[in-house]
Amino acid sequence: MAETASNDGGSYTRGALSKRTGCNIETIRYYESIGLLADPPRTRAGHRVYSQDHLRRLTFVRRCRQLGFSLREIRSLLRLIEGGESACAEVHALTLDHVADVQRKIADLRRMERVLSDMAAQCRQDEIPDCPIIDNLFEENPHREL
Amino acid sequence: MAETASNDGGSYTRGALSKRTGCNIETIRYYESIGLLADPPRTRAGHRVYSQDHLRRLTFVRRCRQLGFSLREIRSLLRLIEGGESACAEVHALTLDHVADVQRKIADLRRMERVLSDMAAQCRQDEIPDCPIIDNLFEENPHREL
DNA sequence: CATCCACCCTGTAGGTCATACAGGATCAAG
DNA sequence: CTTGATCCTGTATGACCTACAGGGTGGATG
Repeated sequence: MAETASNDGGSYTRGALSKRTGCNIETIRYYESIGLLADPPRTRAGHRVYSQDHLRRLTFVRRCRQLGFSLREIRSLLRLIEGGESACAEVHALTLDHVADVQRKIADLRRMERVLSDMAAQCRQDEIPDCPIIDNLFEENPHREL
Repeated sequence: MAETASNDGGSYTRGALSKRTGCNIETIRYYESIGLLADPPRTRAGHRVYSQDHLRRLTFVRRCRQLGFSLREIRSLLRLIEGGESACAEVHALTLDHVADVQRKIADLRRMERVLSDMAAQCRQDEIPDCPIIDNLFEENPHREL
């Protein structure tokens, strides 16, 4: 049976799929349990046998996760892509939405970074009783921008 | 009894504390359950009565969360701060660690943004069967930088 | 004084996104 | 045949909350 070998047109065990995709082996089972990955056929003994299609789909899911798409978003993308008509415009729109999300996150983190760096810079690190970092953290609204 | 009023030296209900700190009312109970916020005394009827100290501490926790510290990190900070000796140097170090984390996250998100934007830019949004976004997402290692 | 509604209480379930482990079966190689 | 890797299932854990059901309480109002 196909194991770790590439075996084109082939079949894979869960472990092989995990290695090929870089997806954690337990996560594959998790994705199956939430219906993100189709239940594969089994051997008589109950072992899962994955096809090239499973590999393709899991690769897609994994790639999307790396790009920060949520599982919910990935579900939408898959629905669009598998809806026969290549729903390119909708995929484009979802991608742009996601870019906007990412940009918002970047902006938030930048603000956080600035505040934290300022705090650290004010600290003289000696054992004076009032540390500016600590004082700042105890203030209710120390920085309007957060 | 003190409710929403400022009542210095005072006591607060859970709702009042929630309003003062901006922390969700259920989250306060959650923080108590995980030992992040001390169990307050109760009225005969079992209602929680928070002191100025609780307010101070929850404000601190909330502020740290806004700055992206994890609950675990907040626990460390509180332990340091309450350890009598103002452990300013340690607090400074934890803050710098955290800044580094934040900077890593920013870098990751920037890469994501770039890849996503590139993908979107290549897409002509017509119904041609092969959409560059979709194709890209199906590739196993389309961008070495991710 | 009765009433009313906002608030409080508890316990528990849900949500996201996995990861880990126990206890056992199977498989392939030596 | 034995051994070690891999597979199976079900369940628990982790971070970090949020929400809801089903009930009790408190204080202002009439």
